[in-house]
Order: sequence, then structure tokens, then C-alpha cells
Amino acid sequence: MKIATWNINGVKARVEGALTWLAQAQPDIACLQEIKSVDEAFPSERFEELGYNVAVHGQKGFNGVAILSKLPFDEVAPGLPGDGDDIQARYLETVVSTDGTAVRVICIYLPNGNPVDSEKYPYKLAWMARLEEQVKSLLAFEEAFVVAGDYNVIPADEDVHDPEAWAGDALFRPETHAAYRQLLNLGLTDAYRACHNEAHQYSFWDYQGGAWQKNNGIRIDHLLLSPQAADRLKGCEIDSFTRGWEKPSDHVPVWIELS
DNA sequence: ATGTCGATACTTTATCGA
Repeated sequence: MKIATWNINGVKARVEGALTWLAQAQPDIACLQEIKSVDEAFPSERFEELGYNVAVHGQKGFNGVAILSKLPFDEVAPGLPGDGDDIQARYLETVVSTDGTAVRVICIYLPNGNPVDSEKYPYKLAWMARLEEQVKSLLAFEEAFVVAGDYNVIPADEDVHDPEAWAGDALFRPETHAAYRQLLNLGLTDAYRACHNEAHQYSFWDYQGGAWQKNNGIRIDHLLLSPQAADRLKGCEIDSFTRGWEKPSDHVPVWIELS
């Protein structure tokens, strides 16, 4: 089973590119972030034509997540628990099953958090604390699950072209690293790092400053696996080639293969 | 080169968020 994550930076602007990649990469499940669309405007039919079932948790203008699945959804649950006042669409949880084996697939768009002296940074840290609580609850089931998405977290120096340039940024601050480490320490596996040890492999290149041409990237799109999912991990790759396409997203797809 | 992009609104240009 191939499960992918991709921040597409606007589904309206990216639908053709997304369809091209889906037809070529053939993931069984694709988690999309930053769809920047309300549910009603999401072009579900275009994805259904490729054989996908569609679950959307949208919002006007910003944020928004969706999950495409060739397998039918057993469950669909939008929204990260823990704050009833949070209206930002950043979390979508689904369950699919094949041959009697279920896998829970969670699509997240973790808050960016910049600028760090604004209310956005405490919101990011609070969101990460809520995610940690949710993951704790899910781990109690002792089942396979994948938390895939744009984490807006650069895990380590080796995941950024220039650590100095990112010092103090919300994606790279000590508090951010601490919260991410706490999440991993619950028992989750970073699929990419479980499969690769080479440094400077990125999933995002800024539109500005010729970042793609200079390979000034960061690795912020992750698939974290429960122990039961990690046991089934066969591989993990980054499809960086999409960044060179016409009208690219600033993020590229990352995917895993599970047995 | 602070060098881009997408969505929004009292739109055709400024603002926001990334």
C-alpha cells in the first residue's frame, strides 16, 4: 500500500499538476494539505475519475486538508480534538482497510508559527501539544496508523541547507524541536529517516530567491508511523521532480510503501 | 535583489499568509 503526502498550495491552482502526479505515481492514498478551498468547491469529481474516494476538511482562503483513497473509507473524522474554539481546518483522520487489515491515515497541516513574537507561535505549540495527546490516545489501540503531512518542523541540521539562516525561525526553534521530539518519543517512526541516512534531502523549496535552483531546501513534510505501521514499512521516497514542473507547489510529494 | 505565489476583497492593486 502506497501512502503519500503533498502540500499542494491551493487545489484550484494545482489540480492539473496533482492529477498528473497521481496518474503517474499511483498512490493508494494521498494526503493533501493547503487546499485553500471550501468543501463545496473542492474538485472531487476530477479525483474520482482517477478512482479515488475523497474526504475533505476545507476552509475558505487558507489551510484545508483532504485525503484521496482508492480504498473506501471506513471512518472519516475532521478536526483535531482538544480545542472547541479552533476553527482552522488542519486535521483529517480516516480509516481504510484491505484484506481485513485496517490502517488509520491522518492528514495534518501543522501551523507554520511565524512570526514567533506573534500569537501564531503559541498557537503552533498548543496545536503540537494537542496532536501529542491525540497520538497518545491512538497508540492505546495498538494498531497501524500514519500521521502524514506538512509538519512545518525541520527536524535537524541535516534537514536544512543552512541551519544558521533558520535559527530562530518557528520551524527550527528549540521549543519546536522539543515538541516534535516529544511526539516521536511516544514511539513514532519518521519513515524517511528509517529508510535513508543521507543529509540534505528536502521536501520544500521557497518560491523566492531561486531556492529550487540553488537547492536551498528544507525537509518539513513527514510521515510518522505507529509501531504497527513501522513494522510494515518497505520504503519511503521524495518525488522532488515535481518542483521543477510548470506552476509547481513549493512542496513536493513524499510517500511510503507499506506491506 | 526583499528576487514568489495564491487567495481575497468595497478587485484590476493592496493585503495577508506562507
